[in-house]
Amino acid sequence: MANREQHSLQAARPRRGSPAQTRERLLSAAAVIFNRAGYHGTDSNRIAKEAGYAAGTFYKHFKDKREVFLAVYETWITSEWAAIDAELSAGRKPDEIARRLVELSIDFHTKWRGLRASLTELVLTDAEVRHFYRKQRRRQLDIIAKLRSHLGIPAGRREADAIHLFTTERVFDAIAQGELRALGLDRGIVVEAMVEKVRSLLV
Amino acid sequence: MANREQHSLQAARPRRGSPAQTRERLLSAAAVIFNRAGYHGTDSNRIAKEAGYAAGTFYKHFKDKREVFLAVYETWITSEWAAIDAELSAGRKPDEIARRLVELSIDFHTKWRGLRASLTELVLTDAEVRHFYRKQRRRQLDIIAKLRSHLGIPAGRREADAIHLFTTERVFDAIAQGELRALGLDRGIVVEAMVEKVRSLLV
Amino acid sequence: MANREQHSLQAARPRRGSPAQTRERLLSAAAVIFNRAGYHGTDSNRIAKEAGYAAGTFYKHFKDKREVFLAVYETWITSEWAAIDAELSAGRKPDEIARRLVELSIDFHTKWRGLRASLTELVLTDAEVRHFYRKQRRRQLDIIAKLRSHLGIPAGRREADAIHLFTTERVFDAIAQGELRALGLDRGIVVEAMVEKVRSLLV
Amino acid sequence: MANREQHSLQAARPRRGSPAQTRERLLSAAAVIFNRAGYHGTDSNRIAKEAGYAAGTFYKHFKDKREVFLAVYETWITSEWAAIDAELSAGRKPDEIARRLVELSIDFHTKWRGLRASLTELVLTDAEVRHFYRKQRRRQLDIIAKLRSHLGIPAGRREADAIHLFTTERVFDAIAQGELRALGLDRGIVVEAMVEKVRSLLV
DNA sequence: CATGAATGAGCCTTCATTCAT
DNA sequence: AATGAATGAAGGCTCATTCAT
Repeated sequence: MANREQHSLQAARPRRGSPAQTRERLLSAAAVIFNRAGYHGTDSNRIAKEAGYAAGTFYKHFKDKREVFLAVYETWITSEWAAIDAELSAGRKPDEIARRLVELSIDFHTKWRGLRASLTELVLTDAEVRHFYRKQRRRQLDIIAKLRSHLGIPAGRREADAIHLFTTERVFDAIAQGELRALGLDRGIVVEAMVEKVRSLLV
Repeated sequence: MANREQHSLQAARPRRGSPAQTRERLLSAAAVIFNRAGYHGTDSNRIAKEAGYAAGTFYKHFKDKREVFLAVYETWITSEWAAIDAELSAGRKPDEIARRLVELSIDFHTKWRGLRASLTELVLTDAEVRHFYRKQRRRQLDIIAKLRSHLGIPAGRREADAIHLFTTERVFDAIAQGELRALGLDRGIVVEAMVEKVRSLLV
Repeated sequence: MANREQHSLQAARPRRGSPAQTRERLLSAAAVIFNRAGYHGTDSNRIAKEAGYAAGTFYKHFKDKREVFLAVYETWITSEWAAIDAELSAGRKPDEIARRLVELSIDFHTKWRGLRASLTELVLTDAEVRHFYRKQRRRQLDIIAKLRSHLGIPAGRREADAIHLFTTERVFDAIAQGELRALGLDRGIVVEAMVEKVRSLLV
Repeated sequence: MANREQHSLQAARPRRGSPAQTRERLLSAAAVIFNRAGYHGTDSNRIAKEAGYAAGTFYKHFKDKREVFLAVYETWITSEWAAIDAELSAGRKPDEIARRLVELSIDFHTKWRGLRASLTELVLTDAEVRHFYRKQRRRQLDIIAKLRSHLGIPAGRREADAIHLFTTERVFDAIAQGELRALGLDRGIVVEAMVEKVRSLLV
């Protein structure tokens, strides 16, 4: 209802775009709202409206609310992994890589903090979300293992990797959710500690 | 549904115990349901019913659903801190203390996993829950600092303590939520690592 | 919103009546609307409103729309059987009984024509309705058999009874739905034929 | 979902047959679905899809859902009457004709049971369907009358014919809908009774 | 203090129908 | 003639909360 101007450069303004475009718009709107209001605070009609569509359109592209949630979730994970991968392949030195990975992760955790905040309850509550969540986690561990063997670093225990992931993830969440500031803690110090932690994984 | 006759024999006497007792029962019922179904999966009428009261009674003791949540939350934190305090005062050796603290924490995280799972979303979504949550966190850090000065250990940085808390908390959650098993990880190894982490804080 | 006057004689006008009363009112409203608009043309919110209640009240008394439908259905069948039973016990002569039974049945089929009209589709479509429907039909056949043995009439074949039921039922429906008039047929002649049919069952 | 490539080879040619063919396919698909799921259980988009067309195509050939229903209805009646007519013209003996007519009718009622199941509600609910329905019924009575005069049989009362129709129709429905089996009744006996009924009309 | 019937806003989802291409 | 994305009204149902008794 408010943001129509963006399309003004398009020829004849394709009111009915390609399904992929529509899906994309719905996905973006969903991401924004989920991140603002959490899963339960988000209503499916609102997603559609905010994306510029009628209520029914939503259900032409997603089976139900959970499905968008998972799709948004996947978008986030995919993009984060891609960014990490790009960073790792850029041929920088471990110190530099570690620092950039931490920054990157904090950005992602900040951008997706609302989604992440809803995730835990849904993982407990919803079998399908749980399934999906665990699958991602497994893949994450696999990737770390592969990465390490790729770097020629002796294989650490998968348990240690998991602990590493849990730690950084939780700390990044704390930063993203504003916990650090609320506690009067120095963000720089915490970030530095995380950089060190990540660096230790790379050498 | 079967034992209704007793009422008629008790005529005009307070049907059940004191208001405090009623509140207690509602709180217990709420804890159970929150932990089974999460915040959004919990129906306030059901809390009352499960506690043995009528729907309206619930709202005589709590302003709204959030208020019980916070009350239950407080119950949990209070009991956990009491248990930790008792453990610390029992005069055991650091190694033993660390191990027992970890076991204790895992028990608590397991017992309260539903509540914990909902917490993150509510902290994001609800200003009052956020406020309460942060207050607890601050107190937690204060206690650790005090504990350390009490033990004669040089004051570590508050940032390090926070990271420590985030780490153990997240790992205990993972154990409590069954993530470890789902990932095929060895619980013993993880627990041992946590014991070591806690121990290092005590010496 | 319109019919509040009826309660004016009640002391203090019990706005919240007994559950049985509420259920009764909902049931009555449902019967009226089902009979006017059919099952699919009836909306559950409307039933509540028409009965003088809010939307949610409906669902405190019935699990879902199908459940009211079945409850109304049962009300109808119960009252019809009671009426038939009363007629049979009144000690009249077979000729008189037959005539009165036919009149009675036509009245019922007229009063419940909307419900009956929806029944067939629901029996096809909805397993639970089908189950309920068949149970009633079986009872109906049992009652006829019992009645005959009671009257000392040699047991006819159950198949013949079923055909009898199907026939009269269909003809009464035709009368109730106005088919006879639409076809320009003489209602008296048809009724007479049915009276004869029923009479032949009783002697 | 697999054979998409062929389109590109056919370039600019009418993708599928003539409009009449399209209509025919839509009609067939509609018949199948109506008979499986009843009128209200049938989704107009699904009709199109099942027929191999897009949703919009449906509305190019039918004004609305009711219109297909009526078209399908007409298809059924026309084919049934044609079959009956063929049977009557085959020059068989009355006994044989009666038996074959009954079998034929049972087949039709079985094939069209979903449509028939929805009919009653629609006749009540929808003026246009009601109109169409009554027209068919009138024609049916006319045909019977004509048939009888053709056979040289003295004209029975139109009322008796109607009762005859109602009876057989209802019994055939019961057979088609599986009521007989559900009631544990012997189909053979019932069929025989109907044969006898029909035969009595022919002599 | 407790009851529990009632409320009613609101959410998720469906589906007949339209229309620009 | 066919497409199929989009529409949007509407309907079933839930649940936190109120209030008269």
